[in-house]
Amino acid sequence: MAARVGIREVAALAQVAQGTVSHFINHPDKVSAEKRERIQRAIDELGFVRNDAASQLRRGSSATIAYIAPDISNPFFATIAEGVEQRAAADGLSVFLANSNRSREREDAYLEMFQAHRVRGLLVASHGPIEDRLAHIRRLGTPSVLVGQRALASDQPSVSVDDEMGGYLAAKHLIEQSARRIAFVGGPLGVPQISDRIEGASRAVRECVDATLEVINVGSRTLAVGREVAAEIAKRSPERRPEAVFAANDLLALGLMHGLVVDSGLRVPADILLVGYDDIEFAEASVIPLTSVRAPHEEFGIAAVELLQRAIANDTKSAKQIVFQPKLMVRASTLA
Amino acid sequence: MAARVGIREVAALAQVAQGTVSHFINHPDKVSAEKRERIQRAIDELGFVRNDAASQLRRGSSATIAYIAPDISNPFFATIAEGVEQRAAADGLSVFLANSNRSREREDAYLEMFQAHRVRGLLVASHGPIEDRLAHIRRLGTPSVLVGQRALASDQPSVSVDDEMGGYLAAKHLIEQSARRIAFVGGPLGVPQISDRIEGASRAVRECVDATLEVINVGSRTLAVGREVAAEIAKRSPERRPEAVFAANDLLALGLMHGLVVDSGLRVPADILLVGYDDIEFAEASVIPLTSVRAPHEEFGIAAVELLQRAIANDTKSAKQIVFQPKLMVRASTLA
DNA sequence: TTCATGTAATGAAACGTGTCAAGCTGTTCA
DNA sequence: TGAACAGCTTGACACGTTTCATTACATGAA
Repeated sequence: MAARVGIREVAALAQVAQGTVSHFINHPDKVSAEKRERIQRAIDELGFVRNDAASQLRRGSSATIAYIAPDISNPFFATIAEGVEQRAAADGLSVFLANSNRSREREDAYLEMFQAHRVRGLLVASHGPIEDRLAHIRRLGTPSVLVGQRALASDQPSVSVDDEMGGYLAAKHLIEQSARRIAFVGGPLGVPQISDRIEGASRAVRECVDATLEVINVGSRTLAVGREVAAEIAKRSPERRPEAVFAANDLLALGLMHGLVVDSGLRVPADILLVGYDDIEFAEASVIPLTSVRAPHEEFGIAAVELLQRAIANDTKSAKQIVFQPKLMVRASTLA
Repeated sequence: MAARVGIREVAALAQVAQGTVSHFINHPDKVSAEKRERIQRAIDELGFVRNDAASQLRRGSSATIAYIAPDISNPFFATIAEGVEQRAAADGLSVFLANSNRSREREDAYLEMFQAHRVRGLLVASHGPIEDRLAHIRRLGTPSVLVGQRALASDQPSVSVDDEMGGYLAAKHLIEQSARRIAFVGGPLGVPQISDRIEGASRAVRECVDATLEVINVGSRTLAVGREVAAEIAKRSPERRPEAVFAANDLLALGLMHGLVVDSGLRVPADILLVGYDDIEFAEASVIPLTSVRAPHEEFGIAAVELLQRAIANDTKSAKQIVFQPKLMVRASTLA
């Protein structure tokens, strides 16, 4: 391992002052061609890599933002991350991805860590209430954008989808396909994204006299859980079995589909209609293409970064809450 | 926004020396209970958050590692990431996730950035040749573990799957299911992971006199590409159409399945057998469960972190290359 | 020639923390 | 009683970079 080499060593070898080397790194055009060459050669020879810690310490800020996702193995968050990265790169910002794995502890640890890193701003996708912590962090100087749920506080920027409308569209569609006994599968109920979807679905159900909505509460929204719920549903007698299932996200929905069709021999859509949420790529790619409520993906990430930029520039005022309108992608899983 | 507050301000408010505050943060047991309380109160009151840049600058290293993935929206890499995070957290390390998006430029940028960050070590999953760059970086003091492809250099640690064996198992199985015209869909051919799989498949095919292997080369391994290739295959006359397709990963395979079954009305497995690779969760969860070559997921990430720890500790010597043996998960897509 | 102007290069100061040798206080042992 | 010692505490310094006021030098105008 080479002895640690800094700007000083480079300067010595190139026979210039350290200030000049710094200039070379940050404003190459301010340095004469001759010294540029000498310095470059010295850097190559010594294998110099600038020390970010020192650099940041001096400048005070860090040209990076962070994106904290609750579950990186859900493709929905992964595609948002791609939008974020792409948009941030255009502004010369680097992105730290973090996966809180639905653990509040991990989430807190990351928030703290990124604050300590003096990150320019935070993008936080979270279940559960987090606005208070974000407000606190903002007061200490780090702005943030809440991703995926609409902020309640007027000075907290957020990018979200109109989940009430999403829920309404899904249930409305099921009713139009003549389903009456409808089940919503999702949870925990405390998560705003979930309760909004239920709210919207309820509204659609109320508009139809003989439609009913059963809520099947689950602890997490994964393929495996969907499969378990499917087994439970399949066990019921046909007259107690829902005619249609609206799942809180596509992972649940695809798990349900697998459970119903493969494990229990029911037919989708012939026996049960099925709607998902998020419209991840796997929804359309399923052998029985899944009807799903489409939230924008990349644009979501892009909008979040742009909002964060505004928050960084404006410091405090004029927070904006963007709410995307969802769109129902109708596919085979609900076309009886 | 609060004026910037450092250890000094905290010390002043708590009426102690800055050195004591530093001790409080790093070795709380070395500080008397009374001052601990005073300092804690001052920290809360001022909203002090330690400046990581200064801290790192002083200590010289950074309690973080980085994991660079080629494509975070492929669930395979996402689940590896989870294993990595989990294992690293157990050692008190934080993980920076980065998504190179299959772009060599982005990959280079991240490598440079993490070096500048004085990260403890790098986990790099990459297509294409990268060992030279890693060797260079290692010489400058940052160890790394190559993830997903076996290192050629004996001093480069790596964690990989025996892809030749994986390819062999897949093709062998197809032949045992009486397929003879077999197609491999994947690419680019320059990627070692891909060529190894082809190599293994070829070996299996050579063991059977009348079996043939056609290689359908594609630029990237996504759902969309799989669907396109399916359309092309479906257009062929039945006697020119492969009886079985071995896809280089599950994304391709699921795209193929969708294209064959949904777009073109062929039946899997009745008309065409289909095998994937990686065994992501969606493979089993498919309505037609996908036979797939299973590489370990979380354990993969865990092993990578452990190897990296050794590399960090031992500095240079005794690099180890771990090669996992793949396992064929036989499911409906190949059971005619 | 002198003066004004502009461009390159310089070197010292400062960023906020961790470390370390030294200091202080009170206790124990000979 | 004095010395040795332990446990906290202190304050100065170093980490490697950026910044900025200055200097050095060249060019063109008066």
